[in-house]
Formats: sequence, C-alpha cells, structure tokens
Amino acid sequence: MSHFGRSGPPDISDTYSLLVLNITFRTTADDLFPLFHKYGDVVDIFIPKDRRTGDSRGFAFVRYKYADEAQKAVERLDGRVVDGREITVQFAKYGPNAERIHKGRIVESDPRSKRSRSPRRRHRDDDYKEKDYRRRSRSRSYDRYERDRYRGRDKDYRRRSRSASPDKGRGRGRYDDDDRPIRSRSRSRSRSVESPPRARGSPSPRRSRSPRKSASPRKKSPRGESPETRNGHSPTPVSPRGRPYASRSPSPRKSDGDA
DNA sequence: GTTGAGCGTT
Repeated sequence: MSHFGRSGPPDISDTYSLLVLNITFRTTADDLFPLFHKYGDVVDIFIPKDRRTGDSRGFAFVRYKYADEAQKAVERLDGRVVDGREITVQFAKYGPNAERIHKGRIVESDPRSKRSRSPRRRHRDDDYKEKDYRRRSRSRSYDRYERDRYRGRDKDYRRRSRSASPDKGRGRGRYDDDDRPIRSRSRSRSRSVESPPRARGSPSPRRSRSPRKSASPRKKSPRGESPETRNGHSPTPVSPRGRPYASRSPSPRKSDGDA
C-alpha cells in the first residue's frame, strides 16, 4: 500500500519528475518505489490509471528530490527489466499544468526570466521554437484516452448508460422503423429534404452491396432477424430492436475477485 | 482475461 497519489501532488516545487514508460500494466508504485529508492530519495510516485477501469496506463511518474539522483536513476533504471518487461526511464517533459520543465525539473517563474523575455518579438519562432510536436501516431490505442479526455469529458461517458446501442441511439436504425413513421412525417417533411439522395426508396449502396453474402448463411439469424421480427412483431422475448435486454447490466456481481 | 505509444493526480 503506497501513500503515493492518495492526496494529490505533495510538492512539485523542488522535485524532479521522471517518466517511466514501457512498464507492465500490473506494475504498481510499490514495485517501482524500492527500485527507484535505491538510487535516490523518491519524493512521490504517481501512476496514471484509467478512470473507467482503473488499470494502469503503462507508465509512471517518479519524483526525485535531487536531480543527480534522478539522473542516476534514469541511467541505471532505464532499460531495466521490470516484471519481465523493459522499462524506459526518462525525465518528464510535459508537466501536469504545462509548466516549464527543464530536465525533469519544473522551472518556476524566474524574476530574471521575466526581464529576459524581451518585450520585443523579433520573430514568432522565438517563442515557438519549443513546439516539439512529434508524430504521436499510435497503433490503435489512440481512442483509449484521448477521446475521453478531450471529448468524452465535456460530453459524458457515464451518462451513456441510457442507450449504448448504436441502432437505438441513432433513433432511425433502418427502413423498417423509418419507413413506417416516414409517412406520418408529412408535417416534418419540410426538413426531410436534408437527404434527398438518401431518401427512402434508395437504400445505402454499401448495405446492399452484399445481399447474398449477408451474415446469414442459411440457418436462422443469430439475432433473430426473421421476417416477423422485421415486421415489428417479435415472437421472441427480446427487445423491440432485437437486442437482448442486458446491455447495461451484464453482471451486477462482476466486481468480486481481483481478476 | 486482451492492448504497448506515450507525459500526471486531491
């Protein structure tokens, strides 16, 4: 049990932040503490975790008290195999508040720096030279956090419990449901002109691309898409959309063991 | 139960 990260950042005024990458998803601060503590005085260790699942993201932040110790730890622990995986230790570049970080250390406002800022801007490159934006082209874990951080935060990924079904959430799933009310939509027809090419009668080309190669080989559909179900009459006790009612409650007894 | 480039919390 580590007291790290239990009460937020203790003090980042005189501490050097080290970034540990390539660590296993099971590595905790307690596992890195004895490892980093051997090379210096570890002030705090923080490992970002997923807010949804709570699992480690695969990297940790180790704060040292002195730069020499941090530097030593970087050279000594960088490349060390932890939990069967080689970790990468380096100085943190980006701070939590986007503060100026120099060699892992947060450089607070320097009175001398203010004057050195020069009121005259000879060129934008002077202040823009630190635009070290590298190609963060990830494989496929790109939508793991960025989406929830920049977009999901303002929106809501927890309120989605209402309807996580794309078929239902969109309102209009297919023609079976859009054809029926489309007639009564005469009054709303005014704004129906938004999609003239895709109006009823002309289904999407991609959907009818493989009318024969559908997901139904020959037997009954796995989801029960029998003609009767399409008609709006589901003989089976399933949702009106043909989806079993258990989308939001997979298992109330899921969080028991520790995986 | 999975995933692997990256930069952080009360």
